[in-house]
Amino acid sequence: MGVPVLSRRERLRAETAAEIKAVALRLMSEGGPDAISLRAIAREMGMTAGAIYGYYDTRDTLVSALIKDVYTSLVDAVETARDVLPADDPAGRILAWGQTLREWALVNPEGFRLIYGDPVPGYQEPEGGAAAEAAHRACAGLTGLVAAAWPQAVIRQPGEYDWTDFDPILVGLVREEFPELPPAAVALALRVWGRMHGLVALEIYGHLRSQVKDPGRIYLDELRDLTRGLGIDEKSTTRA
Amino acid sequence: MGVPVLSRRERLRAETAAEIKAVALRLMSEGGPDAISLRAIAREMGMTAGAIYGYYDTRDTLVSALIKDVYTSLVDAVETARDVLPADDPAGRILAWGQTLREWALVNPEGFRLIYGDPVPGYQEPEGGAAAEAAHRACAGLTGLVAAAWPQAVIRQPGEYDWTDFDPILVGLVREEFPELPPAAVALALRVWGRMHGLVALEIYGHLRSQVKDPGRIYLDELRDLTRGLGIDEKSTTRA
DNA sequence: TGTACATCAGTGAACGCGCGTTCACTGATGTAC
DNA sequence: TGTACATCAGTGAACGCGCGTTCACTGATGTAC
Repeated sequence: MGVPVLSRRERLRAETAAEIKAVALRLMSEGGPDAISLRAIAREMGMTAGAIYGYYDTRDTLVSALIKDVYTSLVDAVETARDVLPADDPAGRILAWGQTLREWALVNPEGFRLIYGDPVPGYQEPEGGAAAEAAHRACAGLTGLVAAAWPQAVIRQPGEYDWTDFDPILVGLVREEFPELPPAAVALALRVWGRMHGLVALEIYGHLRSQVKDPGRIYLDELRDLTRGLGIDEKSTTRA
Repeated sequence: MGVPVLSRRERLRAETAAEIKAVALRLMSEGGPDAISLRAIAREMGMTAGAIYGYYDTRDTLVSALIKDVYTSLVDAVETARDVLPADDPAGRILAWGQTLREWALVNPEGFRLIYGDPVPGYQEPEGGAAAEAAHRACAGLTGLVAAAWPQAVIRQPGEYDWTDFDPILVGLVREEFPELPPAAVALALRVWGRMHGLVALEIYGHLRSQVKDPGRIYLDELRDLTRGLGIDEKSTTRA
């Protein structure tokens, strides 16, 4: 079927474009986001800085591509972990999602910083945000987790919400998959996002470890309390 | 009493040192953390870059001083807001703390990034962390808020905790003020910190506003649910 | 009140650095006849 | 199978930039007699 037939030249081009991103990610994971410089990448690849302009119009284009890649890999990871558990184990699925988020962040701290932290020095976010698509996927995924618990959720939403309160694209994703769900469930999903993000961000940026020896236990407590608040119990498939 | 008598020279010195920090903060709030450069500060003050070395040994020394100042101003703000409400209104105090954290961050987004985000490019954290003292104060403050609710808290801690699980300095601060409190309360305080930090960080870094129109409502819902989980009710003194 | 000296804040020029980006070019790879 | 031409990936040198940091110095402010 539509498998694109690439000429030798096109194949090499695509490979080089991919290698540039790969090298950029490696440099970033070694030296922090500052290390993403066209000159450093070129040096690492044994080419000239100017040559990169054959693949990316500008440094910001490259950074946007990196953000997209990294964010996608994060969302892939948490969704995969969620899907290991059956749909009738909503607590297990939330735990898996949350734990995988933290584990991914610990393995890819610079990636986490790239997505959620200060943009690379001098980086200007393009329109719509390089991360918008992946972020919508993540929110929709969390909404799905909340949906499974919605009928019995204790923590519900004090506030009133309307579909127009949310981004249309996100609303589209959610309503397509969960037609019955009220808008307040999306608000709750964002709160769940906040709970996971908060402790992980504090840990990655070094603010938790100076207060507590094992931030992972605090985080696990938080996830457990979350499933409690959602009124769902864990099945036997627990993760320590 | 111990009012230090400064000579004219010493007074001018202290004023200049303070002005350097003030200018640095203003530049940062206008142009992001990258804008903190000795040359830019000197330019702004009508002096030479080299002159700053008469006041700070190195750029990192200056940045550390800034982090300390900014973090202290944040903790001052939330503590002041908390103390407006009486001790017998623990829910109001938590709401005040949380709301003030968010409001401070919205007014000082670059300050928030400086404290919690990526360090300024090239910045190396000194031993103990420039922010350690303020962070301990913040944690101790949150523990105080949790302490007021501890007896009736629903969300307690699933896990077992020991005093040795936490930083000794933090433990000292807490046990001095709340001798009765078990170590698990500190773990809960850290979770509370995470809940507040999560949504505020997502909002400041622009991840929430692309999903929801009014992140403040989500945040307020989260704070309200927090007081519910702590088993404390709001008195009449609510803040919208 | 006046002079001689010490202190010290700030100057200005220089150092070496790495950066993003541009551009005329070379030389290998691919295509058409 | 061989030749003539087009494509195009990558070169290397240059541009102008702002940065942190050093250092010999100037000139005003303060101090001691």
